[in-house]
Amino acid sequence: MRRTEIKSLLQSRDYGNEVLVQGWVRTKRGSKNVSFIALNDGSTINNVQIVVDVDDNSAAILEKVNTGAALSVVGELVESAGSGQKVEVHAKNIEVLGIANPDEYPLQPKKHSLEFLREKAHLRYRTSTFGAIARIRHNMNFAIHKFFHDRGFFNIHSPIITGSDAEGAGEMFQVTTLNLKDIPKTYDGQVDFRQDFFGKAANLTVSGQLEAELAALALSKVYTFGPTFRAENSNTVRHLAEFWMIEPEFAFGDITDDMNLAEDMLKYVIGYALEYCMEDLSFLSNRQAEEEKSKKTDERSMELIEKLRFVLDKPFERLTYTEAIDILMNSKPNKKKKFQFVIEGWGADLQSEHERYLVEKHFQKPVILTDYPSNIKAFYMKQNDDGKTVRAMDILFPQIGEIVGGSQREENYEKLYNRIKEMGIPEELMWWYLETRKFGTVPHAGFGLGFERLMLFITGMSNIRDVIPFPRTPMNLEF
RNA sequence: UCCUCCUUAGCUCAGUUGGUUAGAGCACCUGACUGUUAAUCAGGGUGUCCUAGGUUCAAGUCCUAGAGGAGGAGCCA
Repeated sequence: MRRTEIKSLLQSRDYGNEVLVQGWVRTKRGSKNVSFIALNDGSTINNVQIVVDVDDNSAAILEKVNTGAALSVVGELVESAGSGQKVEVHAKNIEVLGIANPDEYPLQPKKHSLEFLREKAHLRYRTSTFGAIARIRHNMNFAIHKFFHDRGFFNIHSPIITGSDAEGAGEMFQVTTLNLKDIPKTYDGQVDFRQDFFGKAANLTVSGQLEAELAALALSKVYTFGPTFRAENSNTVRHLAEFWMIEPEFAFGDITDDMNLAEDMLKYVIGYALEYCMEDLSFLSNRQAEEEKSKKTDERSMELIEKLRFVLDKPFERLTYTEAIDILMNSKPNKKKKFQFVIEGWGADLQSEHERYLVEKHFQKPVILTDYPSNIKAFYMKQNDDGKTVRAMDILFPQIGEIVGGSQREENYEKLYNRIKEMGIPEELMWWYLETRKFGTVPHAGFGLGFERLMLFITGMSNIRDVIPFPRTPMNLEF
């Protein structure tokens, strides 16, 4: 007999049919004559109710039916006599596939703290919250591929191991097969990487952008969506040492096309979540509302689904860095010196508190900032004619801050070469990148979107460690 | 890396100016209940108060150090 997934079982109205359901027990409750088991198989957030008539035979089995146990149930699909559900399964035979000793099984039919569940990462998939997040994560993953595919972008697998340490996006993890107890040295005492696996120093990638640019300068429209590694000692709710990044890159376009693409993409995936993940979103919305009951009224955030619709409906606010500085200079918190870092003038790097003021207080919607001072941005960004700004664009979201960072790229060989020299980047590592500007260079642009930061926004979760199954952060590699 | 806070039962947490026997809800065990919805009702406490020192007649409570966790900042996606 073939297993019916609970998702389709709950939609079925074929009363009287014999069905096979398999899943894990969420709760068991009941009285002398009848027992009710809430069974979940992960296909949906909803459980199916198994009804068991208690007799000598079933009583022995029911003793082994505790929260967390795995069951295989054959029974009749019936219209529910109770009020909480439309259908239920009247059990004829229950087999306990795997017991879960209640004295040892840590998950209970109650609310656990997210901190506790992080320490039980191997079991937290079995909770409603993490099941919902996992299903949404899959759907967002799929929606991103669909968005780009439908628009003619090709997915590029950029390398995970890189020989370049000039990607310029942060500290890198080293990759080596050298014996760390006996590291070969050169005559002048340096590590002799010629004896290493690749014959040179190797690292995990911090960005697939440079390779994506190479592809875009042949295929016109590409994107990468892969793991990314940063060895920064960051201990925050929005940083991971291993995360997933989406990096589209396209030729024959400029910074405005870049902004349009990013805004379209964010709205597309948010719309996709609203269309296909409503049950999971509703659960997370209730969860968030419950969590925020303890907060003061003015500190509570907007209801999750309302927030998603709100972002979908409004155009993002677009302004230049220079305009943003003007707004911040004239803002109340700046004048009253309420900011920890008071803005003194043009050229200041914007801190989290400034970005949040713009997004959450001043505009109250997502903001795209462009044309930053060149000295606070990466070497590859296109230099403006004013000689002091570059065509960068950052998209700032409420609570999360920077969710997208992108730019039009410098396509002029001389300008790019000079910038590399100025910033002290070893040009021998960048020869292949520079050559693309020598041979058939064209205007092009792209951006990076942190997948987990998108997940934070869509799920309303507040800690990035809860939107990736097995988070890698400093001093944390248990699972 | 810097700053702040937290660590008490399996889980979530309370524990007053230091005071005698360590508290609640849930989970678990026993029983009741003719269909429950995190079922309900009655009974049962299952504890290295994070660890190691110290102050004190007396430490869950105060001090020092360490471990673990969380939040904020920086770096950024």
